[in-house]
Amino acid sequence: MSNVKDTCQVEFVHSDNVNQVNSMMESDDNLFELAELFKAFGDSTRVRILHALTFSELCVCDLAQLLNMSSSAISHQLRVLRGQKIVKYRKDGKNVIYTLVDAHVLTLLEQGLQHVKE
Amino acid sequence: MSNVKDTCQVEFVHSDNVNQVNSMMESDDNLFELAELFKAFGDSTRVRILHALTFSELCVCDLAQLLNMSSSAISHQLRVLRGQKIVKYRKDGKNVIYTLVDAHVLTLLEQGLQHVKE
DNA sequence: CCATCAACTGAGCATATGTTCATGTATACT
DNA sequence: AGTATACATGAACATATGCTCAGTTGATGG
Repeated sequence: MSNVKDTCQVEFVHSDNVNQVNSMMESDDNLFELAELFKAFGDSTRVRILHALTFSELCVCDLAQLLNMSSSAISHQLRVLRGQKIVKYRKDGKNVIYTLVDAHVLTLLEQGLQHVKE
Repeated sequence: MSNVKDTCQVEFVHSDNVNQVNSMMESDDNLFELAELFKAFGDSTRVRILHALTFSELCVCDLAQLLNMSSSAISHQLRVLRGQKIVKYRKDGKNVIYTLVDAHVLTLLEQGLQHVKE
């Protein structure tokens, strides 16, 4: 038989903690946006793009060469990164040159890499 | 007609940059793991779990109450977070109590939140 | 003006992901 | 032992995601 509620029966297990934590939590909107931000970092192609931009500004074409992928695929991913304000771009003739938005992004990448290499 | 190669025709657009960056890039393995790490942060439910654990250790039951979700759903997500060594746990009777692994995780969450609130 | 190239975009498709449901496991209590 | 509770897990299903393909836009140069 299935449970009516798949949560704890005995009121709260640690109700004091739960209530206190609940009062300190960020808004759901902020946390949703935070998840969207990390989601943008959470793809092989996109981290490789971002990691490359750590060293130098690059155009779509450069990135396609560097990652050995179609420029269409790169462009699609850059769109995601632009959407989350992780990269910015400037036009240079036919080329569009991308850079990381700010130091936050760099810090996130570095902290993440440090964690991976522990 | 479709292009034979959907990359730039004129050798490299900025071949010096591309070559130099290529030599500085982390291994694909590391970057793949980095993407997996961020992917684990990249879900509403999981960031809410992590954000909650920022304030206090909590058992599965607490988290289910706090996020108003089934303990099964929480458990599945905690599995992902354990897999990436983002949370650790200890048993306390029938309960399993979760905490963030280390300060790296906290830093990542804080940097991310700061970016979201710019 | 026309051709070429870098970049962007929408549709389509195969794969990945998150939740529910049902069941399994471990611990505590009588 | 038997029951109840907390947690974990596998299957199934609906949705999300990343790439390719085809076509479009905008800039450059003959």
